[in-house]
Amino acid sequence: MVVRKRLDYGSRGHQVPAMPRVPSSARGKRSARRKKDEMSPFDLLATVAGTLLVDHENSSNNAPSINAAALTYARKRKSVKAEQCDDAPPLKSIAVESCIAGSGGVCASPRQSNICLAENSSTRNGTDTVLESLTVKPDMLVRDSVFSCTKSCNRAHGVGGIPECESSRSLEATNQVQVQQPMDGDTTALYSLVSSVDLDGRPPALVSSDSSSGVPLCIHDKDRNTSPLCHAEARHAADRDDDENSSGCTHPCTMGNNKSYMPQYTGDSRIRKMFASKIRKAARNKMCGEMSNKGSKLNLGGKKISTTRQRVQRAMFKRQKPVRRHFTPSSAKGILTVRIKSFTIPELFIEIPENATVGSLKRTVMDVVTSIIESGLRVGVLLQGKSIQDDNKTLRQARICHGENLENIDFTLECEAGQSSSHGVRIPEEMDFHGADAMKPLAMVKCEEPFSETKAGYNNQQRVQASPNRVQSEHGSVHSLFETTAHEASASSQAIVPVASPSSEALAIVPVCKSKRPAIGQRRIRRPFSLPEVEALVEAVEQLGTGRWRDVKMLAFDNTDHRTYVDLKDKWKTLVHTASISPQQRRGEPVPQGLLDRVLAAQAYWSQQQQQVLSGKASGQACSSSC
DNA sequence: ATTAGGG
DNA sequence: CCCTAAT
Repeated sequence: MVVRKRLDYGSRGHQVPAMPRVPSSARGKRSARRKKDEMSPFDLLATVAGTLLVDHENSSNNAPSINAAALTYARKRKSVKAEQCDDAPPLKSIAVESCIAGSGGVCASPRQSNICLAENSSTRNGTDTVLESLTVKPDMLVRDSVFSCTKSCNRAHGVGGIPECESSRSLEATNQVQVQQPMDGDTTALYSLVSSVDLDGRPPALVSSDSSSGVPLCIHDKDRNTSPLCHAEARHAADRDDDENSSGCTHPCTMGNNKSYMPQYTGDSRIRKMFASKIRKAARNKMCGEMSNKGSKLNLGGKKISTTRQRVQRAMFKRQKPVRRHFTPSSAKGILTVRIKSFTIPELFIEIPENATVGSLKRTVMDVVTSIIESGLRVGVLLQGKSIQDDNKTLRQARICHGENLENIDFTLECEAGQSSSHGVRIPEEMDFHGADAMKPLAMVKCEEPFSETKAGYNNQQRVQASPNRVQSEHGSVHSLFETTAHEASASSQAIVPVASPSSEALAIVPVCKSKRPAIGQRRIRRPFSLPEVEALVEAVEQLGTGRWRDVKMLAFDNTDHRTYVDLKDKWKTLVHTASISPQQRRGEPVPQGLLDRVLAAQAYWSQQQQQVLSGKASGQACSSSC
C-alpha cells in the first residue's frame, strides 16, 4: 500500500501526482464494531415523563433507617454514574425505574443489562407514534438524569413475559416516582432520590395527532396549565415492604436468551450515528427476537429513520427496587416521600406550511426535540409556582416539609445548556410567530443551512426555529433569545418551530434542521448533484485520480460543506455506473453524455494507473527481496 | 481522519 | 446517502 501524506495544491498547477492510491486489499466489513453506546435523548424524555407527586401523608411503618439506606443507595448510584454523565452536577442524578411501553418502546432490565425492543405491530410506526404524542417544552427537559429501567407495563405477562403496554402512545406516560429522603436534604438531593417509577401507560393525550387527519399545528392551549411539568404532592415516607413485588417489569422485559444490547450513555456528539446504527443493528440481529412471538416486533423493513428512532431504554445501574404501588405512609419523622406520577412532557409548537407533508412535520418535530434534548437538561423545582433556585437549601428551608403546603410542588425540566448565552441573539426576519402571539419565545432554534454553494443555486433553504429556553447546539445553530428564569419559563413554555420553505416537494424530504450535529436518526438531506458540481467533480478526478477523495474535495468542493469526500466518492461511483448503463436506464437529472464519457475515460485511466502501481510495487518488492 | 466498498 | 472495516 502506498502511504502518502497529503499533497499541496497551492496553485492549480497540478503536476498530477501520478501515484494513484492503491486500493487496500482486505477492506471488508466484519462484525459490527461495538462502539460506545449512548443514550437516546428520547430515552431521557420518556423516562422522565410523569408527574411528580410528593406524598405528604404522614404515617407509615417505614423506618428511618430504610430511608437512610435509600438515600445512601441513591447517592451511591449517582456516584457510580457520575463518570458517564459528563458534567453531571452532584446529586442531580435521578434514578428512575421506568420503561417506555408500547409501540416503539423499549425496556431494559438493568439487572441483566438486556434490552428489548418492542413495537406494537398494530401501529404504523412506533416512533412516529411517540413523536406525535410528544410535546416538548423546550425549557423543561432533563439532563444528567440517571435512569435505571424497570418496567411495570408488562405485569400482565408475568415473569419472562414480553412487555406490552397497550395504550402508551404517548411519552407522557404516567410515571410514579417515589422519592424518599430526609427532610434535611436539600432540594438538590431531592432530585436524586427518585426511587421508582411506575409506568402505567395511560397518558393524557397531548398532541395526539393522526397522520391521516393531519397534525394539529400551532396549537396554543392557553388554558392548559403548562407550567408545572409535573405536579407533586408530598407525603411522608412510604412503606417499602413490598418493594420486591412492586412494579413489574423489573426484569421480565428482557428475554433471557437474547443477546444483550446495552448501550451506555456517554453523552457525546455521536449519538445520532450510534443510535441509528445501533438500533438498526439491534433490530437486525433480533436482539429481542422473541418479541415477535407476542406480536411485538420491530418494524425493520420500513423506514430506516423510524427504526433508528426506536427507543432504547437502558439500565444505568443495578435496578433499584421500586418503592411501591401501595402507598403506606411512613410515620418516620423528618422523612418525605415524593411520588412522581406522570411526568408531563412540555409542549412543542411547530409552524409549518400547509403544503408540507406529514413526513416533513415529523422530521421537524424530531429535529427540534432532539436538539432540545441534546442541549442538556436539568430539573427545576417550583413551590407554589415559585422556582426554588437555591440548591443548597434544605427541603425544610425551602418549605418542602411537613406542615407546609405541599400541594403545589412542581418539577420542571429545563435546558441545561445555555447558562452561557454567548451566542448572539438572533431572530430571523422570516420568522412569523403567528399563533404564538401570547407566548414569549424563550429562545430560537435556528437550524442553518450551510448552503455555501457556489456553483449551484439552491433555494430550498429551510429555517426552523424552536424556542427552547437557552438551547444551544455545539455548533451554535441554536441561539439563545432570552434569559429566562425557571419561573418565567414555566409561565411561557412553548416552543415555536416555524418552517418556512418554498417548494413543497423539497420540504417534504428535507429535514428542517441541518446542523452539523444532525438530529438523532436523522438522515441527511438528499441533495442531488447539480451539473456544475458533476463537472467540477469530473474535472478534479481527471486531475487527481479516483483514490484521493479528500484532495478532490479540497480541489473542487472546498467551500461546500455538505459535500464530503465520501459524498464525492459515492457520486463518482454513481457516475461511473450511470455512464455504463444505457441512457434509458438513467434516472434523475440527465448528465451530458460528454461528461459521462469523461467519467469513463478518467475511471479507466486511473484504475489502470492503480494497476500499474500495484504491479510496480509487486515487482519492486520482488526485486528488492531478490537482490 | 481517510479510503474503499457494500447496502 | 449510510455504515463500517481497514488504514
